[in-house]
Amino acid sequence: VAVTIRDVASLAGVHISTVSRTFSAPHLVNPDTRRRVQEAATRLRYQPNRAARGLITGRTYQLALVVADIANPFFPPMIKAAQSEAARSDYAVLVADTDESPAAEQRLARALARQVDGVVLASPRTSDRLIRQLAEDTRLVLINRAVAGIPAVLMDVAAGARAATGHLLDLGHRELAYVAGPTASWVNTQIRQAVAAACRATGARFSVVGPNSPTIAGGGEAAPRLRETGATAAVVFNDLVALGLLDGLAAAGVSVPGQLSLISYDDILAAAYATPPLSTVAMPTRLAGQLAVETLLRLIDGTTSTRPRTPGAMGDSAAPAVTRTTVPTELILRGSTAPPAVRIRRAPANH
Amino acid sequence: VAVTIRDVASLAGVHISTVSRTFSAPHLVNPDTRRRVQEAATRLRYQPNRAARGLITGRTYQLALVVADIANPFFPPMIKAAQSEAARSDYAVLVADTDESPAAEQRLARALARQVDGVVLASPRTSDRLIRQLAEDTRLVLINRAVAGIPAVLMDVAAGARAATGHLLDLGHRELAYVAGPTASWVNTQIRQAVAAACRATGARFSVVGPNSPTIAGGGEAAPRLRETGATAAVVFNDLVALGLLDGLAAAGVSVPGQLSLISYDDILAAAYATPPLSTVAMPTRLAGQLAVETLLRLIDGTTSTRPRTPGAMGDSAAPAVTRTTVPTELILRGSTAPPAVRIRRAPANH
DNA sequence: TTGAAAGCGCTAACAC
DNA sequence: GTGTTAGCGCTTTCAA
Repeated sequence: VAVTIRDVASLAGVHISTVSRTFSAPHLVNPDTRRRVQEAATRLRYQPNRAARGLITGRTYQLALVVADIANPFFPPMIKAAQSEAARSDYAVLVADTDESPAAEQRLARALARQVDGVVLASPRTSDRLIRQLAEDTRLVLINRAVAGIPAVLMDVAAGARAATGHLLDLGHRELAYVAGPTASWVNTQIRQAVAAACRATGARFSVVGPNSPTIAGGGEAAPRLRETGATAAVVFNDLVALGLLDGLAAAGVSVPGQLSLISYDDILAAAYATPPLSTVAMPTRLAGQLAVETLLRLIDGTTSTRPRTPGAMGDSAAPAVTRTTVPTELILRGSTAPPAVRIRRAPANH
Repeated sequence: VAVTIRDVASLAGVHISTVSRTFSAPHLVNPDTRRRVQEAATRLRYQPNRAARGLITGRTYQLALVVADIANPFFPPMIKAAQSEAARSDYAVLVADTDESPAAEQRLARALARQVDGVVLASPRTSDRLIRQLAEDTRLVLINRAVAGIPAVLMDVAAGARAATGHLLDLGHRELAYVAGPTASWVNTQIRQAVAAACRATGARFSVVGPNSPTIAGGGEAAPRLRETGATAAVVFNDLVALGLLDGLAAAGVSVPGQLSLISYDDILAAAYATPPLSTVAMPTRLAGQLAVETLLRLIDGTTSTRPRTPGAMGDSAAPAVTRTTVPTELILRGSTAPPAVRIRRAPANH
């Protein structure tokens, strides 16, 4: 099964280095010879062993993509786009799932860092310090996390939050809440701050419910706590949480958007089919995945092999500009928002 | 950045082979020495280079998982489970997306085959011949495809189809249709045949609409053709198609389940939130992903390294039994099925 | 228990 | 334009 460069060489009647050249620098080999070699290679179904090649070139032609939860509908389009962009440059992508665990994230990223040419860390949950440390081990691009000195693709969630809050305010709401996601999430912080700022600017009341697990179950648990805030409208960390909220609220007899308006994030498929259909801030996950890989690939290309470059050779240039791209989000209005109803304040049931 | 076995060796004051042993066969090295080596390794943050190791052991500790469409909600749970099962054995997973293209599937699988220890082909769209050929290049496990001599994990979609059709028949339907998916899909054939057989056995009328793209758009296009069949109930290739059908039908003023009952496949999240909520055959994608990797890993372990084994050494044993596992599906009844209404047959609009 | 040496499959100077 | 040689980082006989 294992056909090597040597088999091809002997079949084609040339030296192995000629075979090697035929594949890695075809222009350096005589067209006739090249043809002969290629014929032999095809006949033998030869494909260069990438591990062997990588050992010497220092390139594995592999990328790693580390995400919090593959099964969360937020990620698959991103994974797909990343994979597709990588494939265009003949790169394969290793996908790792951290299960929302910071420890797993750190462990996986570290382990992967050594066996790939670069890693994309999507929505990381570890500390800036650990991320910076990781960046010393490998070429690193972040998605939805800003760390000084590290290239990143950021989604403009704050703009989304301003649009969402603005819409709610325009509708006449004066008591808002933010139903939060995981504390370690950059997106979570961005949304919370933007919503809080918008409320502060207009004198609306603002409260936070959470942190919550970024899942339907998390939303279910948040539902009673959201009601307790007395808010008439809420911005929600993501659609999954909003879906859980919808279930919990319906079970408690609270109508959406009649008594409570909701705007969440992500625009997953189910959001459009929920009852009511969820107004949501669509996230450019495809674009982000593509750009992250693009950035990473550029980083890899730009690096002078594995050898240390002679320091100061070109004079001390300024610190290289770190690519930080921000991609736009979009508020999609559906059926989960309406003007506030007359507020009904009930006494807590158990007191 | 690149710390090698040599760095560790010199720091620990031993030969590189001792360092190697410390990592790959610790019991062969003196506890004291081992400790010294480990200390040095930790201090240097040394991790063995897998590519180099693989070059000699013939193991990459990588698996490839080839799917038709990462963004199709059917696959992510499978990918997640596969990745998680692989991680338990310290394997990484390369995920490739074929975009439903048989050509891409073949190309990707072939390319990946050489750089990993084994590949899982999920819902393949290529011919048996090509798949068998691929199996000669690598260790291969199929999901939802039966090819003689190749290990596979199959979901019992036929049983699901019988349950679905039985339910529809019990409700009183006598004119059924199957809204098909891609022709090259094994699942598609299984469902079609099972539904057809059930109809034949009871004398119900049966027709097929399709093939269709396994997407919402595909369902939208199928909607008018489904109406033309005069069926009062349909089994649908997957939830995505059913969702598209729902849109198309609603636009045409056809009520579900009032005028038309629907049962689809997969049980994606959006199915539960659709209006009406879709009755569907849940697919054990997690389990399948896990089992496929388990099977593959066993296959890899069982192979006597890369060297050819001495033939007939143990006497000619019978051809090794090929693992074929079938995992159960489950019919989930929600709101998209009801007894048939009085049938309204309209004359075709354009004649 | 450890060291020495060969070599996995390939690329990259360098010579011819 | 092609062959020679060295060697990437590691494992694995084989001796000591």
